[in-house]
Amino acid sequence: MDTAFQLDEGSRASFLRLIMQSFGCFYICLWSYMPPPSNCLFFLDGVYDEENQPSSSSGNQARRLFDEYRQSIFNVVENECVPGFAFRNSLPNLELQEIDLQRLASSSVQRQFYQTAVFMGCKSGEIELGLSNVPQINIKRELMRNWLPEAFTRQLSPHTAVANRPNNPDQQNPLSSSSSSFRSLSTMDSPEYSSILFNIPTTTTTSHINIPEVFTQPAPNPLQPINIVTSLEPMPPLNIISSSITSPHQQALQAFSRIRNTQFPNPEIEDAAMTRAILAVLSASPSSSSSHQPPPQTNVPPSSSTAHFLTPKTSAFKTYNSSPLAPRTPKSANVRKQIMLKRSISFLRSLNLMRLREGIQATRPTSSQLHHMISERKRREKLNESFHTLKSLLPPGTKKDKASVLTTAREYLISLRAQVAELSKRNQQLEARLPPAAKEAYNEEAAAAAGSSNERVSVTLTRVASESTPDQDQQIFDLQVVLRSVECCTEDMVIRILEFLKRVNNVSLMSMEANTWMSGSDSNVNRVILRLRVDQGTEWDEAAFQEAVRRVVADLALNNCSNP
Amino acid sequence: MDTAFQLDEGSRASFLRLIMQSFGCFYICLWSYMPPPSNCLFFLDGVYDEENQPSSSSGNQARRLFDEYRQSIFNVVENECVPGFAFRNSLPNLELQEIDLQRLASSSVQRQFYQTAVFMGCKSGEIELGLSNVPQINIKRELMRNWLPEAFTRQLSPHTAVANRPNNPDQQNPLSSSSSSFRSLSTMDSPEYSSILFNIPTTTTTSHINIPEVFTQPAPNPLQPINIVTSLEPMPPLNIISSSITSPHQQALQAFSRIRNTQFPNPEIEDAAMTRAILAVLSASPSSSSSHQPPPQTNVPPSSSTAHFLTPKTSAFKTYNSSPLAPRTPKSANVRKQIMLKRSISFLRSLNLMRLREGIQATRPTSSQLHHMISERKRREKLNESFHTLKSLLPPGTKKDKASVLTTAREYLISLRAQVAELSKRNQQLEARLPPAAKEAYNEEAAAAAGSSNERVSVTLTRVASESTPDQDQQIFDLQVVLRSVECCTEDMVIRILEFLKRVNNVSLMSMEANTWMSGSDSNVNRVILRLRVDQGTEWDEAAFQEAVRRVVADLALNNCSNP
DNA sequence: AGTCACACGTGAGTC
DNA sequence: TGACTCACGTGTGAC
Repeated sequence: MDTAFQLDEGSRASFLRLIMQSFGCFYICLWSYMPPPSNCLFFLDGVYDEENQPSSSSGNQARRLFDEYRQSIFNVVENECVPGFAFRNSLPNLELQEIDLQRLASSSVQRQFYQTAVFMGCKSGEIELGLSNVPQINIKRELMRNWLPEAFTRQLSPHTAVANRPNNPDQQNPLSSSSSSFRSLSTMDSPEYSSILFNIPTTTTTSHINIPEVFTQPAPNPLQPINIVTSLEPMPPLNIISSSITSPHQQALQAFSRIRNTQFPNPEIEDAAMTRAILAVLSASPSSSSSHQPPPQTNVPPSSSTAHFLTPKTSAFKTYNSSPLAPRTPKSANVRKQIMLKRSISFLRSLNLMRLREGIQATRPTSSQLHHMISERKRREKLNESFHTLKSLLPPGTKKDKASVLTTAREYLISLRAQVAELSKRNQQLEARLPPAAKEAYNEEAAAAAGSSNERVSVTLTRVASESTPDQDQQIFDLQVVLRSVECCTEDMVIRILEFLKRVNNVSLMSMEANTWMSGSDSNVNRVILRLRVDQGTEWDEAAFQEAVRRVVADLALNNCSNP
Repeated sequence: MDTAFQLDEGSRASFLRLIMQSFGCFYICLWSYMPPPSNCLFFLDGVYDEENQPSSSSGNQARRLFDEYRQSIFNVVENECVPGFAFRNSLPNLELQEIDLQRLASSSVQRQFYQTAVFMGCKSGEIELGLSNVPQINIKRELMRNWLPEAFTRQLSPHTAVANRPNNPDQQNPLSSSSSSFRSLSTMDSPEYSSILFNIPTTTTTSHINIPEVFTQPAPNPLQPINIVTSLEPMPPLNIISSSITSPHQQALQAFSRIRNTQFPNPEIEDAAMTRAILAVLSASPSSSSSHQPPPQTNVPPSSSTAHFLTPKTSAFKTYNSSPLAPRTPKSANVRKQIMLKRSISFLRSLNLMRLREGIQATRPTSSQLHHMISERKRREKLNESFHTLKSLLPPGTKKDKASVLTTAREYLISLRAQVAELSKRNQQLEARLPPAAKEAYNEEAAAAAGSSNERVSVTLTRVASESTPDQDQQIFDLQVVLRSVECCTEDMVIRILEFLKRVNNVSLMSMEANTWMSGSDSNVNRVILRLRVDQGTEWDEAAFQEAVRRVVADLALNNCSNP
């Protein structure tokens, strides 16, 4: 872990961010050890995840505490304090829960700030990973962000993957721009795909804390005066472990073979063991994948992703392959180890490529999932639009709640229909007694209103003067329905109307009459007059009621009496 | 990768499944090399993901092809064929796209079966990973399944994490049961939490192909007569690389320091470099995390997750720490390496623990997320209920589409309001010219006729003198039905009678009237008079007709208007 | 803290 | 096969 302290600022920032994303912690502190006479830990570097906070309200508070915390300096002489405990006792991985942290904290800032922390002591100092106590921290997004890094626009050849690429300063990855979360996209509409950019799994808005330049120099390691080799000259990988008894790869094999006879009855243990096995395989490669050195010309296989075909006859493998029983000369052992090394490197590289491929496949959802996504977004937008327009029609004061919109729309609709019914009935009643010339005028007017007109359905609703029921919440209506030029029988019409009336809650039938007569050539006219008592506890919409009846009868005429 | 060939069947199955899940491939084949005179590759083992198919329709077909493919035997002598190319040329990672696979295939089954494959050649044979060309393969689920393994119910101490645990056969993971997806939960309501079980992310139904027992033995490696060490005796980790110039950890440091001065202008390269760095750190541990050997008593720190405090004064670290400038004696170097080793191991273990922790946090949604889930479900259910009730109020024939419901509700509301406006206007106009008229001797005469009878149902059928229709085969009847002392509403009675009349063939309704009035205490009287035209072509039994009507009405009265 | 409401992306079904 | 709809689980903000 000391390497983290040796990196330059940019690399360390990236490294810390990667670590943070990998472990899901929301802050990292690099406490660097300053040798005597200071003999203390100071904040070398760190990252702080502002997004991944337990609660957004206290985010600023926590951030302020962190800023205060990171400016602290901790004496290493004190044995029982954090940070410093892991460093002093050389504990490479010390995880402390809140209760222990409270005990070991030396300042009130720490006590307010600490939740759960992992202290990794090393020679250069101590690395502190801050974990949140709140379990519903955004683990999933962390996972996705962790394992779905930026999309690779090109495939890595082994050379380019290992060597340092020249800078492409203008090639900015759009995904790396941090964006704040937003609630709705409905406001921004015109460019369809532009809004997508805001919704790609956002990288965390990690605020990298810059410290003064003098501190960015690698801190001298008090415990290890031998400096880290930073030369760029290549180091032959064959000599690394040439005189060791077993190569790391063989060790991996042995580690594997040690567990090969074990059955794993439990999925948990099985997975754990398999993870260990994978890690054993991984660890068989002694970090040569990061080597600067260009690979040997004839021995390193080409990139697997592009399927280059190296001339196989001249490879070392070919020679080895043709003499399987060759004695284990040092050269052969070297070649063997080199082969293993290459394989390990290649495995690592393939692992990397796989992950990158997965990342590509997940972040680039093939533009079909992207279409799906934006169409779904459009659909939601449309639906919300409809909701809003519907709510705008509702009486004011209704909650903009979606369910409330629906229910009040329902009630309002019912009330409107009741109003319609009431109004039309009252109309009819008024019309009925307007001329004292008896029923003739009644029918005439009805016929004139609807009969002579070419529409086949006429519904009139008139209110009856309710001297018999003087209470205000009950009123009497006459509903007249005329249906002409249809071979529909009267029974169906009456049944439909009555069934509709049953569905209307606050309307009850007092009396009715119906008749049928021939009119003209072959069309008969059905007329029904119903006297209704309307309970006006809720508002009663005559027009709505009349329209509903009209629809019922029209639907009946349209269906042509096809109901059983 | 040869280790995969050395595992026993159960471990290998788990290993292959893990590999498959990690890489998102949908099949894996282990092609084992059989030494001369056979000199060929045969199918040692493999897994095939039946779920993760590009299209479910062709899944069986692909599975059949795979079954045929895996029974093939491939000669290694041929240079340009797959599988075998990677093995022969010792290519540790050869990825071939479909076009190359088609060229290198030697059988038609392969040509039909191949999509994209990665061939990893090793001494024991070749490992083939089948990747799908279809990019919308379920990467996300693979990811989740990969990094969220079964929940660990207990924390791992360093000893238990390394050693093989005894079996717990009854500890089955409930999540491992596959379940088919379903569309709606609204139909199953009563046990709230029971339905949750059906919605847990399903594990893939990976079918492990069993092969005959004789094949499960590790194939002899023709290229490496020195067998893999399978002894269980511990190997002191300190001696592994004791005589090498640089330890793997130092190599990692060097690798790190080689890239420490490089700026990463591009996030892609940055991430790649950081991943390499992480892997370099990882690879610094020579696979000792899988070691059987119990750790040294005083040197290995305890598990980090439970924050045990080892007595730090007696640790080797303490000694080293107190003498920072100690000369680098061999013992000191050993200690240093041991320290590094321990740190690396601990780092690995912490990585493991982190992943497990993440897995726990994600698979156990803390029962708060569960509450959230079901409350959200309830909310959706309620909202859909409101949608349905709103649609039921809308004129029939509207689409049950959600957006259509909203829009037609809007239109209907608008039309209803227009009707209300129009009707009220007309009403005002009518009320302006209202004469003080009064009448309504509407139903006085009817009360006397049947009101005195004490039976609840009275049906009378009287023939009307048919001077208007003098033909013999049509006669006119008046059917009067009186239903009293029942809270049944008139609508139901009329509906029943009319539906009955519709069922009678030779009777058609000419006209009718109905009314209801109060009689006595709380029983109301419903009276219906229907004028019927009876076609007497067939025999017409007045008494039977009357009795049938009576039964219909009596049945209605008995059912007490319980029909909807 | 806890409840509620909403939007999001995604898998699946339907036409 | 593609366009469309829906339900689901989840993240997140507001009260």
